[in-house]
Amino acid sequence: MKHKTRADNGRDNYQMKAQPVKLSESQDIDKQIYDKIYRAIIEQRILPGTKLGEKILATTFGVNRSRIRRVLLLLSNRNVVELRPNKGAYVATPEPQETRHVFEARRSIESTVVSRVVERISEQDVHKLKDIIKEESENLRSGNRHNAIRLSGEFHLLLAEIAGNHVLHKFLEELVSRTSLIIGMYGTSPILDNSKDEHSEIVEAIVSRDLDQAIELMDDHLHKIEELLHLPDRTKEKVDFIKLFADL
Amino acid sequence: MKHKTRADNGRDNYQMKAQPVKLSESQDIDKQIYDKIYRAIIEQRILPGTKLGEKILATTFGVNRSRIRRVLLLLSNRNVVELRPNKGAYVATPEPQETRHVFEARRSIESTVVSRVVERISEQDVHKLKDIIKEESENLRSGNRHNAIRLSGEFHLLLAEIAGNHVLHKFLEELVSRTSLIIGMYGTSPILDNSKDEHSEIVEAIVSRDLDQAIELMDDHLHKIEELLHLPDRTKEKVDFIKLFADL
DNA sequence: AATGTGCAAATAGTTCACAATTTTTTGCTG
DNA sequence: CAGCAAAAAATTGTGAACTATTTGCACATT
Repeated sequence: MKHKTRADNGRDNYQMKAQPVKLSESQDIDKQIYDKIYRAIIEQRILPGTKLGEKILATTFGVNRSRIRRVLLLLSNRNVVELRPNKGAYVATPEPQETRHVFEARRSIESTVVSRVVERISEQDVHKLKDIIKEESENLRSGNRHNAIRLSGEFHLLLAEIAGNHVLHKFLEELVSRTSLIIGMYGTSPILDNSKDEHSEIVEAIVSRDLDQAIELMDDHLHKIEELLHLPDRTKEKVDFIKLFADL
Repeated sequence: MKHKTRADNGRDNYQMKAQPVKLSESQDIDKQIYDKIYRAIIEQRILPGTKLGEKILATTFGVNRSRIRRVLLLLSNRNVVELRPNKGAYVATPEPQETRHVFEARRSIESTVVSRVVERISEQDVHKLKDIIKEESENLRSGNRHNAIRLSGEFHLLLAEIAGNHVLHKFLEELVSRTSLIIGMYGTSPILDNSKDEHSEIVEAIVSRDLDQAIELMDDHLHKIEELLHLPDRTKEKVDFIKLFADL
């Protein structure tokens, strides 16, 4: 496979986390709450479909209900939470259909990410990647599933950070969290076990500057996860009449 | 160039706009206001940096201020609007730096989009694409810049719709709108003129099922736009010391 | 037993007044 | 009249009260 190099030269000295955007104090509180709920969801401490009542959240975080509403609105805007009008907020329950789209998008974005990473990666970056993989397998061994899930996502996000493209990083953030939800709903046990080894192989290919190999490994990795999902058989599915006749 | 075909077989019968998610009435109002502001911005009727006061917007749309706040929050979440704490909402002013990231992301996503389009495109789709291109050149000829800008974006979004991947479509929506802002700030006149011809060529390549050619044309098209931008030379820029030392 | 009805409680959604902050205006001084 | 400070006005941000909708439950009906 050939890879374009045009305009790939101008490696800017932009550092991913160089400019910590100054937040007002209240925005900061919002972000903290957002992150806590977000993490709880992607670590699968709260399962897909769970209702996120406004009042209970408001009291647990010791804030006003309107703050919670704002956070839930943003979470729904990122497809982590589903907002049903007059019913409340629920942890998103991705449709099987959605899976293909999410994974196709991931392959598209992550192959670009890998290209940039091969160009830009530093010694220090390699260490960080290996640290995550190590933590991943440790948590897996000790049976700490929550952390293992989060770390396997963070591996991919760290790659995007190394790639140095904010936009791709933000998109991937959304895709990784949706993947967590998908795995939470349709995942099978081997997914996490395989991941750590496949992550290692990807890093090796990157370190040896073998772009084609790195891209292919990443592609295979994402394909394998998708294939290991146990998507429900639509023919055996119960028909949801309400949805079916909603707009007929 | 070789192109993977694995897992590309399972063409689902999912139609992009098949399930219009039922919105409650108030969500509907929100969406209308959102779209109006959004359109005004990407059509460059409101220029980057313009303040979007809550009160004035509330009165113009005849709604409560809180509704406007909610809409502005969502617009800021999509990088169309910048929310400065205690200062208000402003039409986003993309940094030159951001440009590279946006275009790289577009190339990444749109090459995948083109792949899928080549596989899935129908007669009817071709007509729709050609219609947009025709409208594009008509509006360009008659000097209606606002419409031309919008249509040149809609060409790309229609491709993503044909590709049938919701996720990629939504991402591209954000990227197209950010591109509009970038062109609004740093654009030069030939950009729009070139676009319509390049769009035609892309469609031709797609129709003749020449994937490699189609991808290359799309890639070149996006590269050309990026190159035609007049990004300010940062070394000649005046330093804004006040901003620079604001939090040091 | 299954379905229907009405009421009460719970929850989501909206509104509005007030607090906090920024911006503009005013008035003073050298 | 430039520069500054205080006052006034305007704007954003917050929270609590109010309204609307949904849900749960008891009881009635077939």
